[in-house]
Amino acid sequence: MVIGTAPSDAPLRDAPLSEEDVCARVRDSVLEQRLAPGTKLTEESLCGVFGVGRTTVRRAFLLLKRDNIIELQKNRGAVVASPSPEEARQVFESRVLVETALLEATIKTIRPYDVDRLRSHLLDEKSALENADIARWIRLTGEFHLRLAKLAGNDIMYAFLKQLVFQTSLIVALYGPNGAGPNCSGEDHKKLVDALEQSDREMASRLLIEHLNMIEAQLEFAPKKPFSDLQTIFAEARTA
Amino acid sequence: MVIGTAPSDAPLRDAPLSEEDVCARVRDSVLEQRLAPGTKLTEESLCGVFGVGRTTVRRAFLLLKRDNIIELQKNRGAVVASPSPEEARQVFESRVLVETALLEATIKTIRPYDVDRLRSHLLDEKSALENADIARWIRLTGEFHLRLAKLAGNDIMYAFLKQLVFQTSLIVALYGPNGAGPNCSGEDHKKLVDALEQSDREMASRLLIEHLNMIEAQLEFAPKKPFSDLQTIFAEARTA
DNA sequence: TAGGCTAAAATTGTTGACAATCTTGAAAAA
DNA sequence: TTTTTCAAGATTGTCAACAATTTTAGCCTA
Repeated sequence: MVIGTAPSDAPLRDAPLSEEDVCARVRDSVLEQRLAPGTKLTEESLCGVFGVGRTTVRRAFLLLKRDNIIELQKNRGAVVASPSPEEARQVFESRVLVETALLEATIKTIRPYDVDRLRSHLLDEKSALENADIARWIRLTGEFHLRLAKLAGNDIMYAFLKQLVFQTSLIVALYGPNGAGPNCSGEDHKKLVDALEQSDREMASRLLIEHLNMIEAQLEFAPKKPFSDLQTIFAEARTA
Repeated sequence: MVIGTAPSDAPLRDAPLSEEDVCARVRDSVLEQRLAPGTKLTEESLCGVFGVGRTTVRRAFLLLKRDNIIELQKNRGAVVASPSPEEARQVFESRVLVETALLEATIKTIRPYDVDRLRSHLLDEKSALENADIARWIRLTGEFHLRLAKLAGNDIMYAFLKQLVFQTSLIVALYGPNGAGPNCSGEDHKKLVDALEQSDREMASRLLIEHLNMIEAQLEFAPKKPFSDLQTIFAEARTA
């Protein structure tokens, strides 16, 4: 199990890491899909990884549960959440509502500088994809939506969307197409920025909705394909 | 300080009350404006009131902080949050976005049964107001918006709006008009239900937005009136 | 009397030990 | 061989004691 970054970047003078820090690390791992839904998180292992006490991990668990990133069962610890199809539906519905609303606010106030920053982000996405750095690409893809949302200048809505983006990451990990995503949102973000630059509200809205609908449409809620299933079974048989 | 209900309704067989329970009690007190912004919440006092250990209270604090209901300062404990004017602006902006979006979803699927339930709620509001039970009336007023939102069938958005409603309660307590609220939303809710019943999307949307804007417009961010200020100062001088 | 200093009290933060529960693994029975 | 049972180990939940910090109260001085 790989959570957080290499221990080599920890040595900045005794920074005991707060529960928020632990939360952030776990969330980032989820966002980059290094932590798969269903993964068991024991208190002790996180204590070791982050160099914090059980108290801190415990508090972090409470916050992560509140954000629907993990599930806590009494006496049985924490596992990374596995959103149900219905939850997935609600997450995407929420994202459409929230992001279109924020987009309308943004399009009225957006400055050329903001557009530049978005374009610069698109370049990052592109390079990550070309370098086959999928984890990074997945993260950047999610962060694009967050950057866009931030421009609306409403911290509360921004924080809420952040939650939704993390949940989306779990959903895609669970139900997303196997071959990762190159087919998914290659040009969509770019077109959206174009529409934004031209203050084309209609177009931007439509693109955003289609983009989200596209991702949702590619989900497969059916029981996993037999191939993947067999592998899973064999893997478990080997270790059990 | 009055939090939660009388101790006489606790005796239901050893139910140790979870952190969620404690959270809910505190939130309800905020919703009914029995807990004013700025009120200090000591761990010990809450332990006593709810009959739980310090651990539970501490966890509840963490969750309440996450919901912006209290503020936690290191080594200085918890106080009921005092949203800034900017936060207030964002809360109302968020509510307009969220509630209008949910309203559009609701108006497509609402059934006569749902309308009846809303009307029944309106009667409760009315009776509370007539009986001058302001605390109850304030709570019911907030719950109306939640009931309406629940009809949209999106639990995630519902939970989010819930947060916003609690924050609104703090904002009104801080910046609201002195004479409480009879002038505020007497007929607004009723008209909104009428529009809903007639599936008049335009009208319902407009009423909702006007309703929220009205509440926001009545806020007074200016430094408190000298009268109230003097009282506060004297009160503090007496206890200090 | 006002201001500042110090010690006592109160409150919060942290840790570790212990209790409760679940999981694992092996032995015994079918 | 398969299933059941039970005990040992591992993990989580709770609590109380202790440490760190803040707040309060009294005292002294100017």
